[in-house]
Amino acid sequence: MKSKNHISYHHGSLKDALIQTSLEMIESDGLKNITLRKLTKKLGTSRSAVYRHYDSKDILIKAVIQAGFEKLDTNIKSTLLEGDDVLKRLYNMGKVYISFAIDNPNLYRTIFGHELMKEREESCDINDADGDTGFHILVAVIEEGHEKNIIKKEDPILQATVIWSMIHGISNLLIDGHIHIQDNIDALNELSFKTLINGIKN
Amino acid sequence: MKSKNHISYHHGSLKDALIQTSLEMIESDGLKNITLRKLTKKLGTSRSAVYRHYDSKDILIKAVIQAGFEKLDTNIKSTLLEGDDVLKRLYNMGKVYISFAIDNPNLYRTIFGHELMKEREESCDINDADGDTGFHILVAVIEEGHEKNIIKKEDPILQATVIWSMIHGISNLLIDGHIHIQDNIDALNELSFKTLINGIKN
DNA sequence: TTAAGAATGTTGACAATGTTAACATATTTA
DNA sequence: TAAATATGTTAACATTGTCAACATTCTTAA
Repeated sequence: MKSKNHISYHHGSLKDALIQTSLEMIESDGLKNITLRKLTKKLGTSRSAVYRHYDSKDILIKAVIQAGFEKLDTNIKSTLLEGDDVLKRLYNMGKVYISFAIDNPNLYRTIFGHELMKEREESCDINDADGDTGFHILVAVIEEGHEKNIIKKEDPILQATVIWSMIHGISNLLIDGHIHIQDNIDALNELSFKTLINGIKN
Repeated sequence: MKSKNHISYHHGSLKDALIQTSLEMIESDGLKNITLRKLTKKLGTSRSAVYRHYDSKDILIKAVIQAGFEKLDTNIKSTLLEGDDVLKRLYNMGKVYISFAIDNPNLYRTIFGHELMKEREESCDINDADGDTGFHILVAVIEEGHEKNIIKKEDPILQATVIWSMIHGISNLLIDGHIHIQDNIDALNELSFKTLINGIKN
């Protein structure tokens, strides 16, 4: 027998739509408030349809987190590649990174804080020699600073890790409310950058 | 009628035991795997007994997180107060802090990453002028460095925030597996400290 | 001391949730 | 076009947090 509405029996792009809608729901309500029923209701399908594309809710969430990482990574990369001045590019990257966290606190908290991501082996991994993640480009920018004699010649991966740690730490503390003097974000940006630069520049 | 076992009808210190056992369960299995039934089974009480002490599971978890913070804070404080050399104390604090995160990754992730803690107003808060949290003592140590002309005279709270951010960032990246060259932890400690110190010392 | 009341613990029930099995419909392929 | 595959639906289930009604122990005031 024909369905009452066979046109929409198949969603068409449910796999992607689940990711996108999950991203939106995480940002507006937090990960804890995502249920398969709420999620699929927004997409006009039934709860179980999810299982045609992801083996479990956890695996869906992993994919959502991966998409969140790529969103952040895209921002970082374009900033790191924009302009000539090495130090300026590092400074801008830090600002963009922290802004991303401030603008998407729930998403940021989820992609970095989720228990499922404990043994994440993918991008941003120091062990991978090649690749074009934001972290790899950060390392490349530092190496450019080495060649131009702007940055102290030490292990660029360690230097990148130090920079990333500072920026990541600030982002976390800000969105978790441990620092909540919004007025002083600029001052914090300046001092942290100055500290990093004093530490690494020639 | 008498209970079959009236000696243990009342647990005696269930309120505290719930916190302690939750801390252990978080560290061994992660927050996601704590259920009231599993938790209370370990303590020999029924699920609902929890509600005599905490209004909801969320509120219990908040108390557990608070206890986790205090555990970390205790470590930090004692390290910051040990010895004379200001820079050495800062260095040791960083090492102890990062070690805590490495030794208690699930706990660390939970206390800092939980959605419930978004608008945390308690300790470690920059806005509180007085108090004796680890953060306050960190500020005091920096001020000591100012007086002794060891550390650049800038806003000590901002300086403390920069230091904390770096250490917190390293801790997070380490336990989340974004940095997993265990061999290089020492090198990372050294470089991050050198960077911080070059940035702030006179 | 003892009776009342407070504190603490138990049991049974409920709605919400993730998951699966059995079935239905659409799309692709041979 | 028929078979195979992909995608979606419905019904049912176990688990979970929560609450109401009841039981036991502890505390306190007379």
